[in-house]
Amino acid sequence: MKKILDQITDEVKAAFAAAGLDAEYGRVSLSNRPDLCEYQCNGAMAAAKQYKKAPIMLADQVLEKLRGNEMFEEVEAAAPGFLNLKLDRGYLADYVEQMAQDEERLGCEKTDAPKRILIDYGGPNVAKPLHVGHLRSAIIGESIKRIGKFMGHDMIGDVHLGDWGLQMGLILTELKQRQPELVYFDENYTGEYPAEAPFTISELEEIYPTASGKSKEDAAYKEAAMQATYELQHGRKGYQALLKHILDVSVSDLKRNYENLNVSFELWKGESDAQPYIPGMVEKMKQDGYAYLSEGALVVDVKEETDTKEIPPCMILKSDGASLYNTTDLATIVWRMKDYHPDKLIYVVDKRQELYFTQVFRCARKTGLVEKDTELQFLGFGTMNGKDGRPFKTREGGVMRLETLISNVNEEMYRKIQDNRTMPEAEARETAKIVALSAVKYGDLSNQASKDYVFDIDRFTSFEGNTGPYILYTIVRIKSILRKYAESGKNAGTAHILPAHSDSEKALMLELVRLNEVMENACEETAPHKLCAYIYDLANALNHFYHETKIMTEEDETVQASYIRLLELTKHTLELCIDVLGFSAPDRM
RNA sequence: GUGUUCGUAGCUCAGCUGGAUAGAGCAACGGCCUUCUAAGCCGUGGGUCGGGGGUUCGAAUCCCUUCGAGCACACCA
Repeated sequence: MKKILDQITDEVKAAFAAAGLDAEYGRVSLSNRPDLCEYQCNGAMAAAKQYKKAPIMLADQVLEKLRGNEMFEEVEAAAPGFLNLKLDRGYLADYVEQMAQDEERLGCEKTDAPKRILIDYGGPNVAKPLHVGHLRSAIIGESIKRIGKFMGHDMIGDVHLGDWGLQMGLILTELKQRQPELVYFDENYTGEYPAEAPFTISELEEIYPTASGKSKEDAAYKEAAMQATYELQHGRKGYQALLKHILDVSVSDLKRNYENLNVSFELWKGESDAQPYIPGMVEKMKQDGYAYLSEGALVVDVKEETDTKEIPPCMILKSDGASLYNTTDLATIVWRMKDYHPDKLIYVVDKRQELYFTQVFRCARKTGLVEKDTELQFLGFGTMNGKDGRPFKTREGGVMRLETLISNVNEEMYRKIQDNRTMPEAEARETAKIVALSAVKYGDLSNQASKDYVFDIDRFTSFEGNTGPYILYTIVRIKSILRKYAESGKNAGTAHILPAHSDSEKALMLELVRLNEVMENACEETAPHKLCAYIYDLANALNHFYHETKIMTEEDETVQASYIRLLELTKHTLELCIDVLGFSAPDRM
């Protein structure tokens, strides 16, 4: 469906043209003075200079052309030159009705320029449990992927595992010390390696920190780890077999954890998948004359004239010839382009990496790793802070595991549910989980991604105010009344949504019709927080309407059926939005 | 030092492609349940939008400057 703002704008533009003015001045926006009007046009003021007339006179001229227009209930010109518009209730109800009939998409058109977008988020390390630092990337990335998908883009999420480098060598070294008899360490072994991993996930999670600690104190140990890393990277069979075990064990655990967050990935590629592409890539960069030696390291210049600051060159190989983060990320771009030819790559990573990604992007572009029109977007997110405004830590000052954080929120939510209602134990637990996830995700997504934010468990789990639980509560309220209506043996079926009977009903409709506009905008600007702001407004409008309108006791069944359909649409709209935000609502709470 | 992001109510945040009286929530205070979930709704108080200058008919929004905070600045990822 054409966005309602566009429909109104078209009408006002036509009026500007009919009044002999440039139609471009007819742009309409949502009113910032809801007490005066619903939509406004400020074009007359902007046009005043060009036509050398007082803005109010121009506004009056346009007003004449809009008079009697069926789209509007009321049109007026206000000093110094605003055009204030109120929408006709019949027109509005028709629009809402059309939305309701489009059960799949609620009036949201898919993009007319679908793209293939590969989105890089998650970024967990294998052999290390997810911690709170991984939360934002997962939540934001998942939501952006879902929004894009809904808008008709071909979205591919890649978890981009940290499965390369010294950390793997450390694990190998520690494992060798503990179980030297394993065939993986026998260089002369030529048979098949066992299918079963010689460790469990919890052993793995303990091995890594132990090894890391030892390497800091014991130089020989560290040397061994570096040697193991080198041998792994240069094809030692037993080590590669172990790497596969580490990956398998770790990935299945990661999948379980991400599932609990309602986060999933199309691709489970890692840094190791990029390694085969490094030699060729480096060679080509040299041949093409982009890469040169500087202070012993192989680098590519990426500075540009417009820079306000010297951008250091992008390092491709360290002076000892080893690859590094940049190398891997660039080589990752190579296979992503080769295997998936995305139109766009989005990186959802900590904003502190911005300069680094600027280098990588420029290098990729300059050396022809991506095509000219391939978009590269850095979507940096801010730090999750504790109530003290400092980066979120456990009480002891350590990094909190993601599982711990989630279960804390689950507990808190369970407690609150028990405080207020009584429901069977199992249902209360399940409901607590659903609501807790909404608390965490909404708490995160309702902030602008790029900003730091304070993770406040008490605030996020509150049912009051701008929180996930409040949104869910609103949905549950609607579900409850729809249930009652169905139990009374009635069925609204395809009854028409009638023009609003009250201001609160009209206000609700006016919120509903914004959906396609907001969704499209959130997609274009990769800004889930705009969807959060929208559903908060919508939930408020619903609760206001709900409070004023007695639906079950409405005697006129046509009117009642109209209300019911409006409620259904509101429910669908809220559910659609929370779905693309990455959470869901229970039936009761 | 250079660059960059930010500074809006006591707290947490919107608003920033310039528009009318700067908005929410929490916290404080006051109303509304024999009636669809009161986990709700309605209302009151609370702000020189860090300071200063400029552009403009019009600035929280754009530009400059200044103060303050965070972050980043090639062989970590």
